[in-house]
Amino acid sequence: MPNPSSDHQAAPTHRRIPEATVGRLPVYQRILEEVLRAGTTTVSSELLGSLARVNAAKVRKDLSLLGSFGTRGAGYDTAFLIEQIDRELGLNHVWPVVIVGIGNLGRALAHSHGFAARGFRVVALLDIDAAVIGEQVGEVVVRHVDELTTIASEQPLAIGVIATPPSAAQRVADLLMQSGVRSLLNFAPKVLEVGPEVLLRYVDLSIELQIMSFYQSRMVAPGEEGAMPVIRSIGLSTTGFD
Amino acid sequence: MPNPSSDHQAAPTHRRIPEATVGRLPVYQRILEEVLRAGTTTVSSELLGSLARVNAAKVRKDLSLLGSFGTRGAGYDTAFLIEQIDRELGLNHVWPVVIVGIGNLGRALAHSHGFAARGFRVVALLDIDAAVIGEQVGEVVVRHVDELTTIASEQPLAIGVIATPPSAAQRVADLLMQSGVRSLLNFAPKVLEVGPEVLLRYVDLSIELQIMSFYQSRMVAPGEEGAMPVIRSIGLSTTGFD
DNA sequence: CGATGTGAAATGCTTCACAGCA
DNA sequence: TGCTGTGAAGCATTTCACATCG
Repeated sequence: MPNPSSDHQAAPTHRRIPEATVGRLPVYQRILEEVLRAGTTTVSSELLGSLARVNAAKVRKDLSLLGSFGTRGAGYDTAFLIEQIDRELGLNHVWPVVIVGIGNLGRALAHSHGFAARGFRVVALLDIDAAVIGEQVGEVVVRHVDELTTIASEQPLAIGVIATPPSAAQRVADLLMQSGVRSLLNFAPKVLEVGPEVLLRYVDLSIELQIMSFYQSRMVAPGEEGAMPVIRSIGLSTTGFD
Repeated sequence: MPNPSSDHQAAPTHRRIPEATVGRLPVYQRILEEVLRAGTTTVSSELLGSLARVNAAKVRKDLSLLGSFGTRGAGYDTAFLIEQIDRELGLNHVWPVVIVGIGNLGRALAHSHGFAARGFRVVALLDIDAAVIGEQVGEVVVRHVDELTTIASEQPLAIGVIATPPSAAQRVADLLMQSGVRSLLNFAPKVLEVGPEVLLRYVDLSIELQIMSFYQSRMVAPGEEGAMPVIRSIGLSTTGFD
């Protein structure tokens, strides 16, 4: 059983973590939380790897970038490792989030359980539809988009989530940027134009389906060189775009 | 102006397309659709690249993997290029989709407009809540999960979307796999265990936020070696997990 | 003995730079 | 002339293999 408090090297401040690794850290974290909840206090790179569908050596290399947190012969202390990943991902801060567009998707996001647990505080919900404004969703009351400037002046907003119809998405993005929001998560099926100083991440549900259909069409087609019988698993990552 | 019908080399069947490229193709496709709708019938790799936030050379290399579809001196014919990408992604087929879990997220997905346009046909909506069963969402009536076997025997189901609470997710995944579904898109915040023959893709909204907060914390922290002032943009990709 | 941590090799991806064509 | 298509170089990531240590 490893002992978190005695050995374990302190994490060097701000080593350069490869993007590919950053993309996997939240996945490890989620798995570790489940594993811990199940009562397993120590995990090996092998176990973690098989749950994440990742080569064990890759897991070890990823984790070694955060510091030497494992115990040879035993593995990693689950709870301790979660803490280290939290710290690395900046989840010891509180990140105020604003969601714009309170339709089905916006509601699903607002209700999302994991948010609060991970330090994301939904501080504002915005829409333009009078039928929704004033409604309480979770802890927060929906307000009109025009109030964004006021809200932003009262408190900093770290992340803006765009869950509007595509026709409104660019306008909302502009508005958020004007209000000082520097990270946008866009769920609208719309290509946004934002400055290079804005961190933009795009989650499009039909894109996910398209990628799956691509791999599936390769699976069923007994193609050329020995066929490609099996695609094992595709996960999330941050690479691919610079 | 390029002429789609005359020159343009036919696409070789089943070249090996890098995963990273596959991840970008749907993005190009969405951009091209918007560009075409705006009336631009020819695009350069430069334009496409700037909209996708991707190096122009990368765009050219990506597209050249599908075949020689550009016209030197002019660029790519927008409509023709869309067709080629569609074909490559297998979007000339119809992909029957089943959505399990008709809460806010399930509804948002069921209503998703782009689905039908891209050959994804939502053929079944399933839940276990009597209050929802029988309700018509879009074109389809919600049925009980127990009917899955019957539905699957009447028609093939290509892709299963899991939009249930996490506690039900593994059970639903097992059920879908038993019914012959070989591709799962999981929105539940739950680590699924599925066989290696199943294509599994995991979209977790708090993971997206975690990654953004990581980069944001690096942006504001004027760290070591010359600081990292700006993260340009992060997009979707398929790499990072094998 | 069993599992980590890590150089070094192998692989994959991106970018450059420019020949070649419309 | 302008923009594509592509070898080749450069860079990043993954995987291997094993020394190391609890």
